[in-house]
Amino acid sequence: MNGKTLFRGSVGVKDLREFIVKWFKRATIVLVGACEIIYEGRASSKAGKATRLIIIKEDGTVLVHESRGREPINWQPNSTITVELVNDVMTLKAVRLKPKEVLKINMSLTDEVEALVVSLGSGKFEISGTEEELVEYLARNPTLIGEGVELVSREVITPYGRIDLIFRDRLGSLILVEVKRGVADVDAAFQLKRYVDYYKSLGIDEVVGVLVAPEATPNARKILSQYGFKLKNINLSDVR
Amino acid sequence: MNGKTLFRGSVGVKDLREFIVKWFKRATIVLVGACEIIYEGRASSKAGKATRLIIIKEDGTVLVHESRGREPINWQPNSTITVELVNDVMTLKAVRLKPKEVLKINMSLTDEVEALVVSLGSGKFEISGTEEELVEYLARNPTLIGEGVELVSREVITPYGRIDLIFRDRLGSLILVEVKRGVADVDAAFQLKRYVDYYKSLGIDEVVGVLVAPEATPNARKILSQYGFKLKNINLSDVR
DNA sequence: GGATCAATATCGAGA
DNA sequence: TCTCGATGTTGATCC
Repeated sequence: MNGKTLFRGSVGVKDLREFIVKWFKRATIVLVGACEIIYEGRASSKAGKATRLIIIKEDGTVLVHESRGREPINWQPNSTITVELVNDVMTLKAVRLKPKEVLKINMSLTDEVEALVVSLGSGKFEISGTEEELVEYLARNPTLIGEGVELVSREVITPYGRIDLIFRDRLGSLILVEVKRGVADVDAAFQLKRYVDYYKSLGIDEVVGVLVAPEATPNARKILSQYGFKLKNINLSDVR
Repeated sequence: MNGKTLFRGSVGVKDLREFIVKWFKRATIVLVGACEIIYEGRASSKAGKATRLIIIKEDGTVLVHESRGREPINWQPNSTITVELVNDVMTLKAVRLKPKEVLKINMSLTDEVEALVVSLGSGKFEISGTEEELVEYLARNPTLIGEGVELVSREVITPYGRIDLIFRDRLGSLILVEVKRGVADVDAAFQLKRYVDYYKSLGIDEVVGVLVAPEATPNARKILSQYGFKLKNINLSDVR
């Protein structure tokens, strides 16, 4: 934890090139000003002139926010940044090579921007309630899947995808388990089907499919019962 | 397009409650200061004390950023915000009801924060190069799928998922098309399989599966050939 | 309001 | 590097 304000104030766009060069990679630059934005890459977009919030992080991440929503209207993660002047317009160019993408932010030389340069810290961050946790819990408590059930393996990679958990029941049948931390949808049900199909294609017929999730959508339940798979309603709050 | 700076400066945390109440929903509030963050909802997280960038948008969106990465470490879209004082700690509480989630940002009363209050504008925004565009293009140019092919329908909803496009070839067979604007993976290949299976389950056997994408992963290609599906390499740049 | 799916998704883990 | 799947995914659309 540290953090310090390195600059706070208004900057003329004509001085912005030098300003950005000075602070880029040394701190997080926050700008507020009128700009026009052009993006070309996997897709392309054009944002007409308006006042927006621009964040340039130390790792080259650029975010452009408007007044609403969690998502930036434009962005560029982990980019190389250059600033150039062409015909009375300052252009901040953020380039990424993989995928090849270019984000251009244009500002008029006659305008001003509000600028804030700060050194941001980084604290300890702990998260709980992920799918991984639920998988871990099931691995340690196989009886949640069924009586006399034993863990065989975890995160098994196949050409059909990665199987979260594999157990074996008392009769020797394999139990393939797909885990979802939220509502399971048709996609989750078919993911399970894929894995069961794969094992059957290997000539292993004694295979059972189980979907573990707090709940499932109607279509997902339909598909599960259609293929003879079981839904185990297990919630993350049961774990915690 | 408008935009104006309404406040710029340092604010003592003891005055921050009044400050936030004053500006919230009237403008976008940008804060930089030491904070500890607690989140409880679908999952839960705790971020230790560090200097972070906090954005409070007019619609109640709260974003907390550190010095790296496109993603905020914590957030709350579209929330109700309250500010309270407990034991020399100011807590900004952002609550969302669906799903039920609470984000708490704690700050010490003895600290100061850098604050910037701005009115952000909103400009015209146009984007091109989406999957929808590619679907549209194929619908208008069925010969890209094959000679003598005719469009039957678009975005067909089934219990197995939504089929992007359905064509009919000269022999009367249905052609089910799944479209991906980027690299198609195993999931895309199996999505197609689902749709074909569904039509066969309806007793319609003359069904062909086609995946349209600029490229596909090796496993995806393997699955496609295994089920006798075709990959049509079509790129969005061909469209534009 | 629920279900389904795209996204410039981003991000991280594993081979 | 590529592939694959999770995400507190968010956001939009369609029923």
